[in-house]
This record gives sequence, structure tokens and C-alpha cells, in this order.
Amino acid sequence: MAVSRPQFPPVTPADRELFNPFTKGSQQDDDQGPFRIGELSRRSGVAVGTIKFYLREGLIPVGQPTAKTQALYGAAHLRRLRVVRVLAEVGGLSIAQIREVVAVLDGGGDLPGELAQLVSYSIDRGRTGNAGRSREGLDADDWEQSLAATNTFVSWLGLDVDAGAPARANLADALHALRALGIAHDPLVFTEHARMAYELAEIEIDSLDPVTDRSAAVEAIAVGAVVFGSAFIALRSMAQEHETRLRLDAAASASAPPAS
Amino acid sequence: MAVSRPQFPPVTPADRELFNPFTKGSQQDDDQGPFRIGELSRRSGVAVGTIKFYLREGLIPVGQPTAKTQALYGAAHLRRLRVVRVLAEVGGLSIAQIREVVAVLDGGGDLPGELAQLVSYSIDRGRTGNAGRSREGLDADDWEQSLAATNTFVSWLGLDVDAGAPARANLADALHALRALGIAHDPLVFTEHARMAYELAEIEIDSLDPVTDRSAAVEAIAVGAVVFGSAFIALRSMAQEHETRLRLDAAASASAPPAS
DNA sequence: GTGATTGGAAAGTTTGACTCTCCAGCGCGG
DNA sequence: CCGCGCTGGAGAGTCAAACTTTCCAATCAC
Repeated sequence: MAVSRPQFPPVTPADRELFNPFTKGSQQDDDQGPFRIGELSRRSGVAVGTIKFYLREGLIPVGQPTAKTQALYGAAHLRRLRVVRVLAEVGGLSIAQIREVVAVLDGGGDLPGELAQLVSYSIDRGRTGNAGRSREGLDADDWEQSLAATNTFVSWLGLDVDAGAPARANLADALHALRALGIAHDPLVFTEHARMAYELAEIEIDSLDPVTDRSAAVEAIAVGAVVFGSAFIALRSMAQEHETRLRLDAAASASAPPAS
Repeated sequence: MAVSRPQFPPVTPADRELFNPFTKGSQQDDDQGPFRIGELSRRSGVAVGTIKFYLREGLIPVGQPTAKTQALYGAAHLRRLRVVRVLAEVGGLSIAQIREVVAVLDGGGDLPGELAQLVSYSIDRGRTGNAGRSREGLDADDWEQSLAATNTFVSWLGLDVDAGAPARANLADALHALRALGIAHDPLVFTEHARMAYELAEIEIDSLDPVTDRSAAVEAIAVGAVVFGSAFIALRSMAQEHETRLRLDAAASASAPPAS
């Protein structure tokens, strides 16, 4: 029952074979013809009332109207609905955040600025609870110091990040928490995390490089940030459990003689 | 204005020097003597009403009663209050989740099982929105397949994770989302993320190894999971912004001749 | 001894994300 | 050509979470 360190070898074709049985039957968008809201609801699994609500909130484009009380929807609406659901359920984004994302999806702004900050501004802001609000407490000075240290850290890393990016405040929140609890006092404790984060960002961007269409690129970035972020947290949790167990095993076998 | 890849060199004493100016004035818990709820509120910056609410919810131990309407609190209460606030504000944990964490903090269960799963069960569950609920849709079979693929993946990685760990379901949710959108079909896309996650778990556990006291260890693990998790997300967001800008620069200079 | 504080509990508030209810207009099987 | 069941649209209602307010009697602090 010994727990050992995973090795993470490169993936071989034989490994891929292992997962073939699971890839059957996923997705079949045969009939893409126009349909009404009831059919849209049936295909997406989202209640009609909720779809209406999303329409009102501007998360989904309105259908092609055919009469005063009739409209038709197509494959694009179905996909958008699925994207919205993923952002909400997997990413836990609020309606307001999703609205910002779809605004970038629909609007034809130029990529450089918009796309680069999409994740930071619309998706990560508010993901970690409500950090970043109500900083009017007595420790406002303390917090400003945390932010200043964080900004110095970001510059020291050589990261080119917008001065107003919420990620700076979020990182400052994390530092401020560590300081309040006396766990750490300067942002250098995040150095290794920064290295990992950068490596991960490279990998993720590599994986969706071949995308050409503008809207598809934005969608891939938004969905990717949310889904891979969620997946990473789950994997980190599992790794923690595995590693903790590993070390407890080691501690146990060190304090007690071999059992058999 | 060229954006370049950060290098992440090892931290030198000169680097540490750089952050010294910021570490002044943080934390000063001089007088730890017993005090009443008003003083506790003043020191923590939490409203009296909210402290009462936390007491009712069992997030904070009750004070030492001195009369029918009087009780005294000490340094332990102040620290607990700060921990609760960090879990809530930085980690975005719900009251119910925090209650589970403090139950482990207070309860004297044996470490092996409890501590190993603390993060997975109490903290990560529900962090990514409400993924994991209401799986009674028509795609229930599809989801079961995603979970099966995920479990195969976890075994393939060699991770020793509890069979009922919510992290499995969370990872399955992520895979299911990718499949629903046709972005990926098997869990091997998460391989690099798993490697990173494991490396990060090792680093984090290393950083809080010297803790000996049981309650302090649990606290460090819970706070660490929340704070470093939040920090990592922020850093990932910045790395994405930096890297996206880097590639757009490269694309621009490739399509156009050097500007100067 | 008198005004501010406290412990405790019940009731009220706010926000977010739906969900329900209506009401005319539409569509079509009988 | 007619009733019954979808529609689109909008307002009101619901529900849970996390506080916040309000009350009361007991205390404390000066």
C-alpha cells in the first residue's frame, strides 16, 4: 500500500488508446436547422424560463423573429447557451461577468488590448470570493503597502501587466492575508508560484494557437481560462492529498520499524 | 517597448533587500490580555454584529463567561477571527465550508485521513461555482462517462486519491464541459496541468513543513490552500496577459517590417 | 446612578439567480 | 375555423446566503 511519487512520463499512443473507449458518443449536433425556444431548451437542458432570462440579460443573442410572438434559433444560439452554462457552472462566473465576456465575443474590438485582459478583468475578478472590496478599514495603510510590494514584485518578475489589472489587487489581497496572519511578509514567497503560472500560461496558449477566427479565439480563451483553471484546482487538490499521504507514510515508517 | 519572457532566476539576498522597505509595521499584537467583544471588533475590523453571527454559527469559540451578559476573549479568538475572515474574503468560502474547516481545527481527529482530505473536501468543493450539482439532466450518461474517464486518468497518473473525493467530480465537470463544446475528448489534455499541480503541491507542503503543533498545521494547510490558490490564479492571469502580449508583438513584427 | 456596552435571539435587509405568472399573438390537428 | 398548447415579453415572486437591525435585560464604567 506504499504511496509513491507519480512520474508524469510523456503521453504515448498506447496511453491515448486507453481513453478511446470513453470518447464515444460525445456530442452529436446532427440537425442544426432553425428551431424555436422549446427545442433550444430541450437540446441544451436549460429551462425555457432560464433561456428567456438570459435573453433579457443579454447573454444570448435574440432569435430571428418570424412574427410578433415567434422567433427562430440556430446552432449559434445553442453553442452560445452552452458556453454561458459552462462559464456559470464550471467557472462560477456571475451573470455580470458573463455579460462582459459575451460583450467581447460579440463586439469587434481590436484584439491586442481586449483579448489580453479578458481573462484578468472579466473572469478572474471576483473569482476568489469578494476580495477587493471595502478596503476602508483601519488597515488601509497596511493594504496599500501590500499593493506596493506586489507591484514591485510584478516588476521584479519582469511581467508586463496593465497597471490597473485586478490581478494585482488579488495578489495584494493574498499577500495582505499572509501578513495579517504572520505567515509571510514579502511577496517573494510567491516566486515559485509565478514560475509555475508562467509555464502553465505558455502551455495553455500553445494548445489553442491554431485558432484563426476572432470570435472562436476569444471563446477559446475565455472557456479555456475557466475550464483549465477549474481542472487545475482539482488536480492541485488531488496532488496535495497524494503528497500529504506520501509524507505521512514516510513519517510513520521512520518512527516505527518496518511492520513486516 | 518589447515584451520578453521572464527568466525567474533564484532569489538572491539582494532581491530580498528590495522588499525590506515593505515589511515594516506589519502586525503588532502587543497586548494579548483578555478583552471584551468591542475590543475584539476594533482589533479585527469586524463589526460586533458579525462577530455575534459567527459565534452563533460556531465559527469562533465562545468567550470565557464572567457574568450572565459578559464574556472575555483573548489572542486565540482574535487569530481565529482573522483566519475566518481570510477564508471568507480571500478564499470565498461559504459559512458552511468554514464551519467544516474549524471543526477539523478544533476536533482532535487523527491527522492521516482528516488532514489529507481537508483541502479537497471542505475547501475545493464548491469553490468553482456550483459545479457538481443537479446532474439529473438528459446527459447524465455522458457525465458518467466523463467521470469514468477522469477516474481512469487519475489512476493512470498514479495519484492516490480517495474514491469519493469531490476533486474527481470537479475534474469530471471540467472534462464534460470540454466535451460538450467539442474542445477536447479525453482527459489527457490535463496531463501538463497535473504535472504542474503536483510540483506546486510539493513546493507548498515543503514551505510549511517545520510546523509541529497539530492545530497550527491544520490552520497552515487550510490557509495555505486558500491564499496560495488565490495568488496562483492571479499570477496565472498576469502570465496570460504577458504571454498574449508577447505573441501579439511577435505576430505584428513578423507581418510588418521592423518599424525603426 | 446613569449612559454606554454586552450576550442572546429573532426579525429584517440586500443581492444574485433564477422561477412563476400573465397576457396577447401564433400554429395547427380535427 | 376553433380550441389548446406553445411563444415572446415583462413584472413579480422565490430562495438561499451573509449579514445587519432591533430588542431586552444584565453589566460596566465613571
